[in-house]
Amino acid sequence: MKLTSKGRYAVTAMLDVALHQNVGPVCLADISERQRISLSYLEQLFSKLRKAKLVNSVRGPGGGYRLAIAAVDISIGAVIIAVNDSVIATQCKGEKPCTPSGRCLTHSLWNDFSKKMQDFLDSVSLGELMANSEVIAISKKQNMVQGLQNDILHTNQLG
Amino acid sequence: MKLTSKGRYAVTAMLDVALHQNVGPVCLADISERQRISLSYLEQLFSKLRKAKLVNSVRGPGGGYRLAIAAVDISIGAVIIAVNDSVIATQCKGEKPCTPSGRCLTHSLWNDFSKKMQDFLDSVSLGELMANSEVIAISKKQNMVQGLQNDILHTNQLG
DNA sequence: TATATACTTGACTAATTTACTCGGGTTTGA
DNA sequence: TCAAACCCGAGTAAATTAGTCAAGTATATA
Ligand code: FES
Ligand code: FES
Repeated sequence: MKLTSKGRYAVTAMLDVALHQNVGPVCLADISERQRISLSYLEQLFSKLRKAKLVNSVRGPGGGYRLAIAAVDISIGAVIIAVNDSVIATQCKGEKPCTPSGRCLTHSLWNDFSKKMQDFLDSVSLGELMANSEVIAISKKQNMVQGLQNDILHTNQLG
Repeated sequence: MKLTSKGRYAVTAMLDVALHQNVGPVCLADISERQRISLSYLEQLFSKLRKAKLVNSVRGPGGGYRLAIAAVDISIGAVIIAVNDSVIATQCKGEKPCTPSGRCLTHSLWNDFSKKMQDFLDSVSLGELMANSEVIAISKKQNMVQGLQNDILHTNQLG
């Protein structure tokens, strides 16, 4: 299976949208700043998330992204699949068996394993994550940091 | 997490040893032929498996590898960790948090996920795999193919 | 003891995948 | 009209994985 930074970034970014969309569309620049993910990279990820109909975009100034459906209806698994295509751990990936004489010894093992992983990822929703106390605490902290940075920026601009 | 060919090969090879060690040590050349894994690569893998005390080696002609402990006591997880170091899915890998301000929003999610995966992999032993009907069938087939190939080789040598 | 078998080791390279950048768009609110 | 934001695809750099190679050592057996 592949669970890489790409999938992790996507989940983090989606969670950030979920946590901030109550005050309007969330723009990538803000996510980039709060979550320390490159803006260009976010663009790439959200392009896929939008095609997967997990977010809607609002163009123009004041625009950004909103979740396309309720946070409790978006599973982590769906987010990862949107950016990663698949989570299957067999070598043959459901295509032709990986040895000419047929399935390899461990095909069914990896198949079971893939299912378990998928089940877990499908069982956790963005909504649940939002309600997690650690997530709430970290998010608050991030908002404070961002607020401070904006203040400093503002002061500098005035000065 | 990383579940790549390396780990899959290692499990397949260990299973091959488990299935054939009843007639003496299993040499890498045979595993290579049966499982279609490069001999040099197997050497690399078994070097790690030996260091992890999952197999014992017997040098010299007629030598090869044996499981160091009973097949039912060797978990798939142990095999994968032996060749892959870890299966942890967090970005920080238990070291310093991945953002300067502390844990990222999704740290605990990936942590839970890693645990689940590890639990699954630890819950399956080589012994159980050996008893799996599909594995038995595939193994029989592989033995037949190998037998045939050896016959052809032998005939050629005589002729 | 000669020889072939088979493990042992470490360095090296090729291939693949991942992560990320860049340079141009287009849309739209103020 | 301007600037904020999304949109898109090509291209590249970095990292990881997979696999090779060469030069060993140990040992059973003839
Ligand atoms: S993993 Fe499916 S045949 Fe090998
Ligand atoms: S994954 Fe552990 S802090 Fe981000």
